[in-house]
Amino acid sequence: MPDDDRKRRILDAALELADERGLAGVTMRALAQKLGVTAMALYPHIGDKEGLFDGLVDRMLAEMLPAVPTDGTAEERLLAVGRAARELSRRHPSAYALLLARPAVTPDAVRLVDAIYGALLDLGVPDAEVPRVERLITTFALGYAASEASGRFSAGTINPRGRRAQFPADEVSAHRRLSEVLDRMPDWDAEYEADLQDLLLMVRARWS
Amino acid sequence: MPDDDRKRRILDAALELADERGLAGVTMRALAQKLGVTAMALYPHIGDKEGLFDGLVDRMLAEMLPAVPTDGTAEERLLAVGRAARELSRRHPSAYALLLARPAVTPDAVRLVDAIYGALLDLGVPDAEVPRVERLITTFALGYAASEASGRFSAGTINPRGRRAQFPADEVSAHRRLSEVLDRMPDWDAEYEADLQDLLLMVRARWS
DNA sequence: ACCTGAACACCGTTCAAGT
DNA sequence: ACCTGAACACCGTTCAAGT
Repeated sequence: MPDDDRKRRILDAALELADERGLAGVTMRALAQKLGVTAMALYPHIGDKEGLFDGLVDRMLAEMLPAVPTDGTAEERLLAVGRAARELSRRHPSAYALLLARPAVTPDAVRLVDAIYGALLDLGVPDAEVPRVERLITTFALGYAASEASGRFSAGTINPRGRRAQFPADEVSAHRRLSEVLDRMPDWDAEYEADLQDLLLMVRARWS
Repeated sequence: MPDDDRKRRILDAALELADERGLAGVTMRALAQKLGVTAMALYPHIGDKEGLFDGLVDRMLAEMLPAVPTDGTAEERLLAVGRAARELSRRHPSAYALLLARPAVTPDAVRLVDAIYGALLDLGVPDAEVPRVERLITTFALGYAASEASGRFSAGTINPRGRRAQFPADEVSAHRRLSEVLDRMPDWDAEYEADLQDLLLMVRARWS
């Protein structure tokens, strides 16, 4: 099918555009220009703009899939998926938000979920609980990477001391107690690894 | 300060507009019309459209804060915050996505985080780990509610059987093994409660 | 001090027309 | 079968002008 090829080239260009100029920079006109065509020529291939964004979700999941190993222990495979999710957000920080905003139904999406199901089954999670735990873990992984990419976590860089100072002494007492910790800049790589380990520990503590 | 009042009325109207017509329906012109004024009259109060969206994040967190208890056990307080996060997404499904997309630096945001810090400290989480665990839990809670609101979880309602059928017999084996479970429609309320319980178990298993 | 009208440079999308 | 040009109904935002 040659039209699938055309669609894939459009999605590649759209992802590149998102990487260069942000998601707001992905306009039909700018995308068309990048491909040397008019905006209206895109519609037969991708549908409307919602269709384009759905396509970007599929495109990103497809890019993630090769990083998912088929051998190794269940824990190693689960860690690999978690790391791949975050690495994807590093390559496509702007488009990444789409992953939390719309369902993915592509064959590659099913393969990705299947790899996680398989690892959870191997870890001893009962059949009835596997889909729930898969959603728990992927929600965390996507949410964490999206939060990093969007800047949700970096509000603290605007001077945590100043933030505490605007409160009377009897408020935000936990912030006061943690002041030394909060003045340190977190190591996000290490934090994400620790989170994945804690989630694995949760699975082990519950079912093995 | 009477200008803060004007700003709050604008944000209330913007949130209402998002609830009624989705986030894409929140245009400066539509918002102005709802307030009986021209679009240009909004700018002195809210800055540009990014400022409006930042304001919506603050507005939503402020709405959530009263649901956070100051007494009860640490576990009860943590569960209450988790439930409040999801209830907020039920009231404002469209605007909710903003919570994962931008930092919150408002006093109410700090108060909210402080309640979680306090509960985690009471649960025995060491000082150095509290901010990390807070980010882990809130990332999950916001991500879960956002996923529900956006439809990310409901791809399976489009007939899971058909989704499995498009693969050859040797692929997606975990999906095949779980076919009975996957054909059942999840109870999202129960699932979210179970997730919160598992995260609490993780904290307990690790530090008490 | 606060709001308005007109204007600018964009959007997504439609549709008839071209090849 | 695939693409284009022109057009429509919108956007966010600026800025001089009004009161």
